[in-house]
Amino acid sequence: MRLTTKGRFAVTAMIDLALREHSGPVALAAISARQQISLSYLEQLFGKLRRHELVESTRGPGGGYSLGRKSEEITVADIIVAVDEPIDATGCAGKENCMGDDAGRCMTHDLWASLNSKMIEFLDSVSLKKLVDEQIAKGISIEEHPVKRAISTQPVVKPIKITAPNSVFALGAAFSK
Amino acid sequence: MRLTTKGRFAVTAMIDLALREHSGPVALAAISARQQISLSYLEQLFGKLRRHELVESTRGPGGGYSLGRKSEEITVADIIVAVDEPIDATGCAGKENCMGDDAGRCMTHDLWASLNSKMIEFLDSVSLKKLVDEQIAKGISIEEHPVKRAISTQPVVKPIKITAPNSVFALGAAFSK
DNA sequence: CTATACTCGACTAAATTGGTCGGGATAGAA
DNA sequence: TTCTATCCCGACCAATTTAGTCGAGTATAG
Repeated sequence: MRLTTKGRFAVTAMIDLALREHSGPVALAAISARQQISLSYLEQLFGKLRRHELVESTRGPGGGYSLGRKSEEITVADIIVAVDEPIDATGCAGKENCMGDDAGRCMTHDLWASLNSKMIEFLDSVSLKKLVDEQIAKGISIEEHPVKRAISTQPVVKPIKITAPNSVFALGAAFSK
Repeated sequence: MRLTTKGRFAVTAMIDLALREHSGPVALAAISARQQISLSYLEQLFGKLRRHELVESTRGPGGGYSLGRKSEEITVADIIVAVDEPIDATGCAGKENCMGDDAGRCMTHDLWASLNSKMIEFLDSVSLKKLVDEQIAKGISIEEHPVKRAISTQPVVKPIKITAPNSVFALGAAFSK
């Protein structure tokens, strides 16, 4: 389980998709514009998401992507696993740490496996629906085209002042790049 | 918060250290041998761990590293953050997703920040002591020198450069669900 | 003095990240 | 039919990170 910006891009895109798929397929170009993620990169990510059946595609004009199953049945873990292609566990967590022969065998494996499974368990407990609901609760506007030249209509709900810069992010913010 | 093999190496090494520091400083060479992690790489990791005051060093013969504070006061999050040097959060979680100007501002930021803080919260709830106790419960032997049957003669098993598609995070066990 | 062990900086091969580019395949609409 | 929006696919690429190597230096126990 890797937790990188790649997975974050995917989760972000999936939320964007879930937020607007009620009115038909959502084109990658639209997600790209809204979330500022390169279209080509999105294509790669969605190729994987589709192969994992998390999304379905509709080709041609008016086409785009829609969720492969209900948002409450898609977890963050599903998304991250799909794009990160972890695949096999070549022996012992990828690295032949397990001596496999005598005493002290595989300490690393057992150890990390349990830690890892807890992580998965947690990520698996967060559904896409939950994240989407959180966004809606925060007053996210689901405009068709948030294109900047949306001139006339300007009172677009001043977006929730970020409440208290959670100190936790001192660390969290750390992610990045 | 990145969760990669780098962090795993660090956590593994810290557990190894915590398991045997009761009898004085533990040399990196010993950890290297037991955990099969390159000595030079360990040096880099411990340099960071030391700068973050998670460990203390003792030079000279008989020297090595010891924990900077009690194992119950060191969390997995501390370790991972220390070696991953996340550094600044260039604006919005590393990526200028926040348009910062008009509507729809920063959906990604809020969203990922909350997801992220949960991750940190979790990793922060697992102390090094807890992991160590788990290992002890599993009957890990804390031999001084787990030298494989030190039959001095044999010229050390060729490490077999497994070009290991590192990173891997098995996730095999992960699918418990 | 010497062997042990940490410290530090420079360098590197391979992999991953985050793209770009160009050509197809499909399908709705004019 | 043709135009065009869209997904689909593979090749390629620059920058960064990973996981290491190497060599020189410092501190210290014996």
